[in-house]
Amino acid sequence: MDLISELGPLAFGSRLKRLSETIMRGGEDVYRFYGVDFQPKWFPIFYFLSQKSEAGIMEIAEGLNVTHPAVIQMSKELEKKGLIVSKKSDEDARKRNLKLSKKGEDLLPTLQKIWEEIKLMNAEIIENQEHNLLIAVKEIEDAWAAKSYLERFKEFHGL
Amino acid sequence: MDLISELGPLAFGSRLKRLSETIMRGGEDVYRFYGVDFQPKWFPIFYFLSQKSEAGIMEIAEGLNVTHPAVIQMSKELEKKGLIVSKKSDEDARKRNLKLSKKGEDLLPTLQKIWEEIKLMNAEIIENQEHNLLIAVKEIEDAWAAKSYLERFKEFHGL
DNA sequence: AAAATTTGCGTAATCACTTACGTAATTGAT
DNA sequence: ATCAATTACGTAAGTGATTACGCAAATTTT
Repeated sequence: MDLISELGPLAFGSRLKRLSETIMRGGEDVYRFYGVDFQPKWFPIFYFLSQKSEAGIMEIAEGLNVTHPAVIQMSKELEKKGLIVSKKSDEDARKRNLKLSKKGEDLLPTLQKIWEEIKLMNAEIIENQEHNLLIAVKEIEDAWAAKSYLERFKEFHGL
Repeated sequence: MDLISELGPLAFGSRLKRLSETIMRGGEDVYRFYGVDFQPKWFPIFYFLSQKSEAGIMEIAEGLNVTHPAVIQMSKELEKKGLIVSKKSDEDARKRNLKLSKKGEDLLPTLQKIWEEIKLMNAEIIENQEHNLLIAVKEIEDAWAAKSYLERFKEFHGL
């Protein structure tokens, strides 16, 4: 009995979460293989800062499409690891800007090499997909944004 | 800058989680619309029990492909709601079997009607997908099961 | 220029899982 | 028949996100 195919994405959450965690763990192995002390979960913020050089919490949150508390939590870890630093903005007293530390900058080239390779691996996996996960998710998101269950229901029943 | 398309599923977790939560909320609306006191997160266990009539914790966990503590936690809620009951197995003193309560059985036909409609809606969404999410996820899972990043790496570098 | 609104950040609590660990019952090996 | 291994379940703590709330600074309205 396959619940998923019977009832679609309703029971889908944990499965997707697990998949992403499996892949994360795979990422860890790669960093370890290269002897680099870096965790996949740090990637989004770290990468964002490597592109932007300096950014406030909200800017990062929006860029990564996560909530700002999520950014604060992750950035705390990165700061503890000494990979990023933060300082109050001069122009806006509400803002706290994050940027890569010296240590972070030094690590960057190595990380970039690794990311490049991971990107290749991803491309290989994705290109071999008959149904592209990225596109599929986007399609579902869009379908949902356009019309919720309830709206579909009401339509269906002429309400 | 799109992190996802650049680096694939590595930064994918929260996006998928959010999608599944959005859909869950959509499910809530439907139950509410029908005036039924039922939550989407209860569905997997409840549905499983409606098919199996009686099952131990581990059996459910394996059937749903989640860990047994997850089953225990969710089933506690269902038990509190009076929708399922549990009792020690006669044959095996370690086992605690779960099954639908009278109240649960009574609710079942109504739920089944709702599920049937949800299934239709899902089918509509999924059939309109160019890239099928379910298949896409399965493909990625399989690709991963077959070969991890690290194995791909080593292969790539002839190690 | 005062008042109202918006923005940026921080903290706390929650969520639905997980891993890690422990215990008791059963099964299997010798 | 005993001892070791496995199985079933339970609890505790951790995870990486979320929502809800609050506050102070900046911006906009009037």
